[in-house]
Amino acid sequence: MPYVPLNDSDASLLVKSLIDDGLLVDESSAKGRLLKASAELFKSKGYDKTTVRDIANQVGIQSGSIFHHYASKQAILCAVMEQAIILNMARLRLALSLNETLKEQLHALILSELQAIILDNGIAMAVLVYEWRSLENENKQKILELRDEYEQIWLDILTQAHHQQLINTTPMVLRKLLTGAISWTTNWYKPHGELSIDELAEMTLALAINNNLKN
Amino acid sequence: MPYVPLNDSDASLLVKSLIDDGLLVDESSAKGRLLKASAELFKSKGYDKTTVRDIANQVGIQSGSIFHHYASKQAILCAVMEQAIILNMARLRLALSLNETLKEQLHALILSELQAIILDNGIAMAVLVYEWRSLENENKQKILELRDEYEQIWLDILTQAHHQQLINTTPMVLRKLLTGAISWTTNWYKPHGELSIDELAEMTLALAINNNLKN
DNA sequence: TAACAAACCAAGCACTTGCTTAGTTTGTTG
DNA sequence: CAACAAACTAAGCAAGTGCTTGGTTTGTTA
Repeated sequence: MPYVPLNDSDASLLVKSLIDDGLLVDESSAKGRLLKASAELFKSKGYDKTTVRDIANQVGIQSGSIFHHYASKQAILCAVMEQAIILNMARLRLALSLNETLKEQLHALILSELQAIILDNGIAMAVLVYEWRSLENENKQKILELRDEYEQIWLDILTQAHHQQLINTTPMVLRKLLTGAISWTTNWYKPHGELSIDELAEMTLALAINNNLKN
Repeated sequence: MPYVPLNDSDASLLVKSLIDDGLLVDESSAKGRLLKASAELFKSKGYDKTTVRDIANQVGIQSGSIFHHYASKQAILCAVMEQAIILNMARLRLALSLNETLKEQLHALILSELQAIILDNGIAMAVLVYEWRSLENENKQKILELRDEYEQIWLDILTQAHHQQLINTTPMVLRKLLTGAISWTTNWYKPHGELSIDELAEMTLALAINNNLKN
């Protein structure tokens, strides 16, 4: 059974249902445009170097107007991260549901997370990973709960894979190593180069699985 | 032939010779204390959130006194990164020279880099990795030359390993994935927990090498 | 079209930032 | 001990920061 990817129409429907449920902010709304501009700036310049004037400029409003939508710059960061997890957690679960064997499910996790951090819709994911320390304590707690839920999806699959001897490494350690490897791609991978995201996902999968055995 | 580690006395001698050659700043000098304090703050708070007053406080001097030693806060960041590369490049080369087979040499690279980013002497290494975008263009160019030299050490070994089919992945891609996996450890690994750095290095090595073959 | 709320503007306040400057202390060397 | 340089202090400036405030515009609904 070959790996079943997540297609665009599935993904688009998923986003719509999340918006309808009030879990995700519509990108075309005022808040949505603000969040998108903020995420882009946070990723390219970093949270600290991004000023509320930068954000306002990008959106095309005055800096003071931002605080009509969010109480503080910190609240924007928090919202960006929350949106990133909610969207990508749903994507992960959908991708998992399309595949049956553990190897394919692991493949799905790796590819989904690569896409999340590399592609356009995933700028926010890079912010989540690399601006963690800019989160103030109270917000950190809140996002941590979502993040734990996200990590549990990974750990479930990896634990099963470990029992089946599909992987040799302790699930927790392998997850940490993969987190680093995957999130770092945001610093070097260029989407329109020689290496496709699919190929990169396969290479990463090959590292993770125990190729002593025939799987 | 088992893997030969780098012992403390070798490492200590290496540092002394680098200081004598004027390549490394002595930690006990005024400049050295300033660099160490800066590196620690840059790592824990980030470059942007670290003020010159923070640094001065840590060292025990007035904020203005800093500029007797370095022309700007940016120059301190640059010096921290330069020192990190110079020290760890020398450590890498020494560790390589102690081992003969490719597998052991790859082991040496992975362990050295893990130590560099986890242990005390390597706080600066974490700064190098995670504060890259805080470097201004001119400095970035300067550090990039050293960094390329450092990366070449890795690529040489990985290319040979690829020819010997010790590894299956393209050397460049494998290096990027390992960079991410190794540098990310700074965010989760606790030196005095259950997992030793040596074990972590072996697990990472196991992922990298092609275990279809007997090596 | 009246009433209202969401979205936004224009101006600026209080504070922090990196860095400067003029002068003092400390340590070293002929 | 005289001479000098390295290391440091004390005070503060100019620019930039997040955020506030009082008011205006825009869009929607009864």
